[in-house]
Amino acid sequence: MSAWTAWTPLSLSHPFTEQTLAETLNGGQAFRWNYHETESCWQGIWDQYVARIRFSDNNTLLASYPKSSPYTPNALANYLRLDFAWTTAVDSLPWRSDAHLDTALKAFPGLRILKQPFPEAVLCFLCSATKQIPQIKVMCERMAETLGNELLPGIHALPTWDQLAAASETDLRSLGLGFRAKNIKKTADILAAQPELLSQIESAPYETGKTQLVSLPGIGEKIADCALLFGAAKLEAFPVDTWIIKVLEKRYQLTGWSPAQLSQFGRVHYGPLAGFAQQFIFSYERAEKTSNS
DNA sequence: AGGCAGGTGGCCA
DNA sequence: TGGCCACCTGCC
Repeated sequence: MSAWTAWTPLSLSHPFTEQTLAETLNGGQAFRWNYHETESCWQGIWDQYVARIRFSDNNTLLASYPKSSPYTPNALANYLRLDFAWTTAVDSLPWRSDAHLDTALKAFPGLRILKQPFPEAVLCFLCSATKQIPQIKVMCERMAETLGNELLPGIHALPTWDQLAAASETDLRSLGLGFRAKNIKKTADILAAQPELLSQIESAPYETGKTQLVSLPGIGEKIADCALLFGAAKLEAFPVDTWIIKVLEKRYQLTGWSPAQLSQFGRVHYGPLAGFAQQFIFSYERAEKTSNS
């Protein structure tokens, strides 16, 4: 008898394509989804949950859950933000006056921003400094295996910040975190001393939360914006990374602009859902590079 | 073999 | 503010 439930349909008012689902789950927002060739599905881990997702033949999205974890369907619906008005959000972006944005929106129909657990988003993006997605995933996987709770045989949650605080910097370095280990350890110690801090930041307005986040060791503007966008549903957060700098130079002729100026441009040009728009142009550029290499 | 990768913080003009 | 550099590690 299988430990997983039967495949059940997810109610999607704003459908994915197969490529967009892959981009959403494994395109640099989240680092804990893997495609299982044998099961032909995506398997992901967040909080204390595990779920599987795949398309059916008639192009509806199906999910399956461990039978031992009855609340997972609700948690997945929240994680994927099934209730959010994504179609309206896309329409509100300035695609009518921005041909490049229009192209990117059409290239990834259904792309959405996940609502990851905020503490996990902070941790994952602390690992992201000068690393590519596959390597960030390896770091997260090693932290989970070594320090996190085992949810199913061989499947581990990311460590909580308390669990991280209990580890030494040397322990963390041994997981291949490199210079990020020091930042993670120092941040873990601060968060252990202020147990309410992350939930306060998550529920604060964007600007307030960002100011508090960048005061933590190893968290600058970019990582703060990623954590707020992908872990706190602050869709106005506009991460300025090396990719976006290149995109804005190449597609908008903003050569020589500083990151602060580009951040300002993003907020003004794309509007209150600037981070949502950012994800489309980021994905578009990444896909183009992948297809060229 | 050496440079670079979804950055940050420190130091100096 | 703006530029430069060290910082771990692994992959091209």
